[in-house]
Amino acid sequence: MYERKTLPNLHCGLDLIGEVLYGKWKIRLLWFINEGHLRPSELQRQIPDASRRVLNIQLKELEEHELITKKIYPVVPPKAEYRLTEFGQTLIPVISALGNWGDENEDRLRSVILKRLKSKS
Amino acid sequence: MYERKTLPNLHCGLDLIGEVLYGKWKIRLLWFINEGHLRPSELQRQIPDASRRVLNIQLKELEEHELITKKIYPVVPPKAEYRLTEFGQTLIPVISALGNWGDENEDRLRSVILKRLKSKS
DNA sequence: TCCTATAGGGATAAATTTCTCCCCTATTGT
DNA sequence: ACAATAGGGGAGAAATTTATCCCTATAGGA
Repeated sequence: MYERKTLPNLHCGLDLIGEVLYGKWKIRLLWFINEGHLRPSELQRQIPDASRRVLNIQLKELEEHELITKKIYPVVPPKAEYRLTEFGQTLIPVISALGNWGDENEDRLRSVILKRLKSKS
Repeated sequence: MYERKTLPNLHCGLDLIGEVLYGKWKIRLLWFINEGHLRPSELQRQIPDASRRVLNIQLKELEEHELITKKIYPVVPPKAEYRLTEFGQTLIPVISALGNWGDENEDRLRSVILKRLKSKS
């Protein structure tokens, strides 16, 4: 596994939340788990652009940060379920705030993002 | 300059806001500009852990995404000021929500983050 | 005269994150 | 026998982001 060479900043609230939410798919994982998509395969279907591997890794990190719990059922074929912890649930309103702002400004955002991309290519 | 090889996802609001806020220092830049630290040198002092270079690059991206504007004064020594656009101002409540959650859970966050770091080293 | 502050950019290295490919387990269905 | 499904993990490549180093220019102060 990759080992960090520099320590993260943990000064203020923004540093701290950044440390647990920074990861390409983490916010979406929390969101979909909250929506009731609990099993890894469901989450992968909800987020088809992510590789299976990275979702596992990011789920593990969310678990280590105590935002979700994982329950493994000893059955065959295997079954696992993730759920938000109480702590993780307190993040949902914050994630909603992010998503709502994005939704409310959808057209404008898409426009500026694409404009920038084109100017670089 | 680096040229993207894969396109970003722009499906939902979370994708879109992620695209404009994803960057190690962007949220803090918006925050400090909103607090009145308008000049590049002030921003660098507020965020001493960031390299000068990266702040410039991320400021440029924020500008291209129309969240901030830049005004250059043709004086010597040089002077420049950034300000939030109206669009950028609408992000402040969202950033506050992030920061507040981080502040409210400061102890717990620091604890789980450090615990995880130690277990990896 | 030399150092500092101010703003910025190019080239390149280093760090970090994400992806791809392959492998393992055991059961059910074809 | 073989594929599909479900969950997971290692190795290494590729992509992306961030950091470092060096250079431009001018004014003012020690």
